[in-house]
Amino acid sequence: MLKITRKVEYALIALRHMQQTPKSRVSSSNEISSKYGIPQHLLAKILQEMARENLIQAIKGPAGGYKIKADLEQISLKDFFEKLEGPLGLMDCYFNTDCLQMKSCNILTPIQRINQNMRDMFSKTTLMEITQ
Amino acid sequence: MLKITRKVEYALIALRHMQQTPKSRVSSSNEISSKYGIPQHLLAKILQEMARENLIQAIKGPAGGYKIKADLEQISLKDFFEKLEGPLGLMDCYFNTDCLQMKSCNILTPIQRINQNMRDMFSKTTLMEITQ
DNA sequence: TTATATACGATAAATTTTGTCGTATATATT
DNA sequence: AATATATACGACAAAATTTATCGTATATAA
Repeated sequence: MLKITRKVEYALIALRHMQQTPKSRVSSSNEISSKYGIPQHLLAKILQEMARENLIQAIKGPAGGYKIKADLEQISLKDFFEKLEGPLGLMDCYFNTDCLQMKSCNILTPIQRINQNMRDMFSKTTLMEITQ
Repeated sequence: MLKITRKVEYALIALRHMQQTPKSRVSSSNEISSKYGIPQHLLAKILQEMARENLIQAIKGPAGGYKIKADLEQISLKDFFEKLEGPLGLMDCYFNTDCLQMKSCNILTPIQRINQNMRDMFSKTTLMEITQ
């Protein structure tokens, strides 16, 4: 409960790795996966997704790889999580209004308050703070 | 990702239900499960666990049920979550030190900072605030 | 032309969550 | 004392989600 996924974990590790390599160099999925013990194909897909989201830039071909593209100071952890995992909420009913128990549910309002607290918390932290 | 479980959700619903019934009355698992559309056996087990944790008191026999036992103002959401789901952390390595990648992991420190923020947040909210 | 790296959909394995079942025990009511 | 109702609890099964693998296509530097 209340765990981040390995997907997000691997994405953060990769991001920090890129952040720590000179701007002139690129990092390949192979380089990162072997250094941190991450399944290569899995990491590759995650990097591709981050590239689609314009967080990183892909360079194809031999000696290719990825480098950071976005300004990590401008992206909150909440935005990052939502780019990779979709809407961020303690319960699905925060976004999805098709819960059959909606009418009888007696904790909807309080939970949404907590939910908002959590979202605020992750909104206040930037990706840069994690990866620098 | 970052969701509470149905187990916790059901526990909160039950707790609020009891909070809203007169102190002289008890609430049976059957009463609560039918009112909110919760699988009865599942709810029963959750109520039993809450009773073991001294959050509620069980009264056996016909016309039995449960009533609130603990002072909900004194119990944080973090404590509540940990009573039902065990240690609260974004990643297992917050508690578990047997991760093989521990040495090479480059996000351990930043994640633990965020982790602490999350725990603080749930420590500041009491069960009463959810159920009242 | 070749070797290396990204792109991406399909599928499988593993794990976690969610729900069910059977049986035992306690107790108020009759 | 018998009965009906409710809690107690372990074992097991189903479902959902997460994690990982595979195959094939495409781009490009050397």
